[in-house]
Amino acid sequence: MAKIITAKNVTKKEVITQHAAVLFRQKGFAGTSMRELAEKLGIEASSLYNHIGSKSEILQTICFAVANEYNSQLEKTESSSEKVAVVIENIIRFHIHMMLHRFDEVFVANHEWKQLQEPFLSNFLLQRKSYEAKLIALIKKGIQTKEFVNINPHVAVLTILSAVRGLEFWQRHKKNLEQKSLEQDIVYHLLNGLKK
Amino acid sequence: MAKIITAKNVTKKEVITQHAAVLFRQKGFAGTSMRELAEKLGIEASSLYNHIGSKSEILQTICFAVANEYNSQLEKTESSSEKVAVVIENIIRFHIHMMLHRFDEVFVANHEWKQLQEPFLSNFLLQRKSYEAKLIALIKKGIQTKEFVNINPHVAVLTILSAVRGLEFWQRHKKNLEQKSLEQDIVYHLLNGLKK
DNA sequence: CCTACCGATCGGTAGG
DNA sequence: CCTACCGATCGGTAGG
Repeated sequence: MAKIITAKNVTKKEVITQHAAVLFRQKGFAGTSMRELAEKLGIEASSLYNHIGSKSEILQTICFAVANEYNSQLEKTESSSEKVAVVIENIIRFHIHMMLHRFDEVFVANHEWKQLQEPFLSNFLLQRKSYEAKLIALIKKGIQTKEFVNINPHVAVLTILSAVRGLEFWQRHKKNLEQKSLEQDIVYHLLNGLKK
Repeated sequence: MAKIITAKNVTKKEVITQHAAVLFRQKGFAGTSMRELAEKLGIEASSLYNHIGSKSEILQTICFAVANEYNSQLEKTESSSEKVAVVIENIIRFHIHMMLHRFDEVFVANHEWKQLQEPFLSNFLLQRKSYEAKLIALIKKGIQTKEFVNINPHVAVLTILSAVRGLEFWQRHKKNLEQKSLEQDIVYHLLNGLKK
């Protein structure tokens, strides 16, 4: 028998997770109660447990959904034959895109992963480390091909990732800058600091 | 009568605040219990209240101590007659210094200020906004004096502040880089992206 | 600084 | 999906 397709193909569990992401961003994982989340959805707290296993499971869902998205995007660019500077630029643009369009989930994954329980905590950190190692390898390649100045690759990756994460501030300030020009300025500032 | 000077001139309240900063960084404000904090200090939870008024008060103390330090440093540089690029460089170096040497408090002020209660929340945000406005004005000045490229000053400040905050990652990774070379690489990457 | 304790709230379950 | 409820833990107070 075929699965029933709900409206817009969104399960109740996904709706819960989305609302949870907003609350976890605003008040933190520990600072958000299941009763608060239930109220947002117009149901009783106990009813949540028909769709999710635990509060902790919601956090896991959010964190690993985000991690998977970054990982699969990076895998795509790895098979590219473009110049390193172009690959790095694409990665920076992808990060900016995620920050702007998946703000709540990305924010939660960035800040609340610490509240994950084992073995999820270790798994998450492992994925993050491997992601950063791949970026560092890319920068190294760019230095070898003489595209980039001889900067410490670790520090370059740190600087780029952090600067892009700074869009969190931006969301908070709700400035009316055109997204495209914002993106261009950040990419310029970061790449210009790398290039010879 | 002269005030009694305790050993190292550190009050019990300051000791409590320091330990709280470490816990709040590791587990968040909401995720840390007063019983946990008391255990770290080897006393009962109720004994804490002889030195502090409330859990919330500890967070206020941490956040505003950090804010004051950044503000007074910025005021000092404002009276400087140096070139804008030098002033910006000094500010970047001060931020790096704070991140490395006052890590717990800075981290808590950066992440847990959201948990402040009114009117402290509004006051904190106001101070932050005014700090950023001063930095933006500085970048504008640098563009006028032709020291910097014609980048959007808001975006430049965002990129710089975020990149420096990224030292949070660095602390986590506990790399063995020399502090000075780390500092130099970040300053270079960020300033080179601004300069003509 | 401790013992003893408070009301409130937490995540979660039983049963329908 | 709800009502009713559980044990655990929370921030904090009284009194010494």
